[in-house]
Amino acid sequence: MAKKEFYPMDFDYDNEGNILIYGKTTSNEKILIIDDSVKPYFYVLENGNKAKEIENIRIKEENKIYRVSKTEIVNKRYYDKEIKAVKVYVDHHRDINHIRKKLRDSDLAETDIRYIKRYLTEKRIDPLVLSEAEGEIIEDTDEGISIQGEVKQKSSEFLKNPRILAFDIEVYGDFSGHQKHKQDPIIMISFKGEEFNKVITWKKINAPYVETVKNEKELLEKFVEVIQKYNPDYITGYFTDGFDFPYIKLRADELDVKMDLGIDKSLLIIKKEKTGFTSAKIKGIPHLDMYRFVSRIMGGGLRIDTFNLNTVAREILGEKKLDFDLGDISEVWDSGDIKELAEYNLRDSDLAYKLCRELLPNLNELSKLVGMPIYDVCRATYGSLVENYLIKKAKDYNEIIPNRPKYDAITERRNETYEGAFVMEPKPGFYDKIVVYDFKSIYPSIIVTKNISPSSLNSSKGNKTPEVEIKGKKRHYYFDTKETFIPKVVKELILKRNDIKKQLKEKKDSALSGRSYALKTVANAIYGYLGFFGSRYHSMECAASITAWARYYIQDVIKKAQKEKFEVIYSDTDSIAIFMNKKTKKESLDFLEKVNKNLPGIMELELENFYDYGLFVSKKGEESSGAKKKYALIDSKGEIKIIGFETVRGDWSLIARETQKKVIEIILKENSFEKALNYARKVIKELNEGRVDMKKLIIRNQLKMDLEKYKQIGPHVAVAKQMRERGVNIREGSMINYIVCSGKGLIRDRSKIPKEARDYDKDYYINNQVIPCVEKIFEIKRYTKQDLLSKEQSKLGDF
DNA sequence: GAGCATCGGGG
DNA sequence: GTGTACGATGCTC
Repeated sequence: MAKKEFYPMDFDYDNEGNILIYGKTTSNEKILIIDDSVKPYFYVLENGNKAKEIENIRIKEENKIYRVSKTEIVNKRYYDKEIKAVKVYVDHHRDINHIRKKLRDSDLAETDIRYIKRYLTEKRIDPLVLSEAEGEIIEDTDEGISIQGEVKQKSSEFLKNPRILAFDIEVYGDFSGHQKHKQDPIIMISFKGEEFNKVITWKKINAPYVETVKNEKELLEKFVEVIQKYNPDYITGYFTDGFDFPYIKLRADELDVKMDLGIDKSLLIIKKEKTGFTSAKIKGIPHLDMYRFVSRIMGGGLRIDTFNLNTVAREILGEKKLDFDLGDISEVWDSGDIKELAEYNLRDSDLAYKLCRELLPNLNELSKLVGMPIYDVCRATYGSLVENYLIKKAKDYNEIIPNRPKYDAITERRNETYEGAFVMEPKPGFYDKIVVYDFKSIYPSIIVTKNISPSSLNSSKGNKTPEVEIKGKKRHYYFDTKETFIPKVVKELILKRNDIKKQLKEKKDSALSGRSYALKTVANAIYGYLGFFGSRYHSMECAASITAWARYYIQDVIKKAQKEKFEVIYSDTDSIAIFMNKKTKKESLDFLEKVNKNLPGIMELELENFYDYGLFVSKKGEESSGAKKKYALIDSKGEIKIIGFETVRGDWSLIARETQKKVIEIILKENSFEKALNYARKVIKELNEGRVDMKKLIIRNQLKMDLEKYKQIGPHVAVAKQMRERGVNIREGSMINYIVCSGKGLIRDRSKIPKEARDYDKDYYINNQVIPCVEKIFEIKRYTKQDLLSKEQSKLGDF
C-alpha cells in the first residue's frame, strides 16, 4: 500500500466504470489514480413497497443484459419534504439510462447526474485541491505513477505556481471566401510559458526566440514536442476551442502527424457540438480557452460589447495586441520578411498566458466551490455552475435533486414571461451633488429574507408577496417562513462572502478575491436559475416574486427619500441616484441608516458613492422623458462613469464618438456647457473646413449575409460590392470600412473604400454623426441644433 | 412585430 | 449518450 498527496486536475472514467483522476503530486510527479470505490446509483421516489420489484429489473438489449445490482430504502428529503425513497445501484453508470426505461419518469430522480459529479460529491472531493490517494502502485516510471485505490481530500490548498503554457497559430491565406482548411498551411506557432518565449516557423528569420523547421509537417511535430517537453499543468490560448486546436487537428490529419498530446499519449480530441461549436480536450492536461470563460462567465461584469482578444486584454490586463494587418499575412509570408509577424504571433500567446494567470484564481475557486472540473468550469454557463453547486450541497442537506426537465416542459417554459426589474425614467438634466445607494446583492438577499424557493411556495400561508405579474396576470403569492434548501444555500454563500470581504479589507490577495468572485457569481446566478427554463428547480412564481420584492423595496426607498425632501433622479433594479440639493453628506448617510433600520432580514442598502456632477439625457425624439440606462457621473476624485452612451460603440465614426466623450468630459470636469458647446462647434467647424483626419471618418459595419442576398442596399453593402470589383474577396462576416464622400444623390452611391476616398461629405458627418451624438446632451441647457451649427463663438468660449 | 437565421471568437 | 450552448441581433415577411 502506498500513500500519495496530489492535486486532482482532470477527470475521466473508463469502460469498466473506474474513475480516473489525473493529477500532480506534491513532489511534482504526474499521477493517475484509478478508483472504483463509488458505485453509480439513482433514486426512485417511492416509499419502498416496490424495492424488490425494482431490484429484479432486467433489460436485454442487443445481447447485453442490464440489471440493478442493489436497492436500499432510504430516508431522504425531496423539495424539503421528508420522504422514503429507493436508492437503486447499478453496475455501470451507463446502465442507468437503460434501467430507467422500465420506470415512470415522474418517479425518477438523479438519473442524470454525470458520473464524475457523482464521484466528486460522494467522496466530498473538490477538484484541484490537495488530496491523498491510498492504494496499490500499479505503475511507477519516469513518466509518472499510477495508483489503484481511494482518494480523500486533505485540505483546501491549490497547486502553487502551476505551469501554464499558452499558444497561438498563424495560418496562410486571405481569410475571405469560404474556409479552405485543406489547403491553407499553418505557417507559425508561438508559445508562452514562465520565462519561456518561443516561435516556430518554417521560414528563416533572425530572432532569439525563433526556431526554424523545414516545413509545416515538422512544425506540427515540433508543436507536440514542445508541449511534451514543457510539461504544462494547463494549456491555454484564445479561441483555441473554436479555431487553433480544430485547425491543428485538421492539418495534422492531412499531413499524417499524430497529435498525441494526452498524458497517456492519447490523441487531441475535438468535440463538435450540435450548434457547430467545438471544444478541444487533451487527456490529463486541462485546456483552458480563455475566450470561452471570459465571454460566458466573466463577460457580464466587464463593460465591453465584443470579446475579441484585443478588447478583452485591454479591459482585463491593460495591454493590447500588436498592430498588424492580417489581411496582408500571405504577402508578408511570401516576401520572407516575417519578423513582425513573429512578434505579433508571440504577443497573442503572451496575452493569452497573462489572461490565464490573471483569471486562474477565479477558475480555481469556482471549480472548488461548485465541484466541477476546471475544464468544465471554463466552458460553463451560469446554469451549470448553479446546478453543480446545488448537487454538491444536496449531499449536506440530505436532499434528492430533481431531474432536469424534459424537452416538452422546456418548450412550454420558454414562453412564460414575468415582470422584471423597476427602472425609473430619469428627469433629463445636469445635476450636482448626487448620492447613489444600492442594495447589496438584492436578489440573493430577497431569496434568503423572504425564504423564496419552490418548496416553500404555499397557496395560502406564510409571507405574502407584493403583487406579482406572470404572463400578464396579477396576484399575490405566499412563502412559508420555515427555512428551505435553496435559501439556506444562498445564505451560506452570502455569509461566507461577507467573511472573505472582511479578510480582503485587511490584505489584498488574489486567491481571496477569486473566492469572493466565485461566491458572488454563484449567489447571483441562483435567482436566474429559478427562472431558467432548463432548471431543475424552475419556478416562475419564485423568480417573479423575487423581482416583485425588489421593485417593492427600491420603490419604498424612493418614497422615503421623497418624503424627506431628497430629489430622486434615477433608479434601476437595485440602485437609486439622488440629487442632494441642500442636503449634506451627513444627512444622506443618516437617511441610509434610517432605511437600513427598517429593512428586514439580511437586506441592506449601501452607499455606492457620492458624485459631484451627473448628466441625464432625454430619449431620442422626445424632449421631456428621460432615456433609461444612459447617463454619466463624475466623483470627487475626477473618475468618470459613462453608461449607455454611443462613446463606446464601434458602429459610429471615431469623430462622433470622440466628440461625445470630450463633450461629456468638459461638462463633468469643468462644469461648463458653454465650453463643451464651443468644443463641439470647433469640431463642426473643422469638419466644415475639411480639416478632419480621414481616419476619424471611417464607419465600420459588418456584412451580415452573402452580398447577393441583400435587397436593401445600405452604404456598407454598396462599398462591399466595390471592394469585390477590385478583387478583394468579400464574404458574409467581412468588416466593411467606408467613408461617405461629397456629391449628390444617395449616401450609398457616395460611400467609398477609405483608401479611395478623396474628400468627405461635411453635411453627413455633421448632421448624421456628430450632432446626433451630442444634441441630447446640449438639449439639457436648451441649446439646439442651430446653436451647434452657429458660427458665433459663445461668450465665455475660449477656443 | 413575430419568426427565423446567424453569429460569436480566430486567421 | 455521460449531457450538451445561448443570448443577441438582424433580416424577411
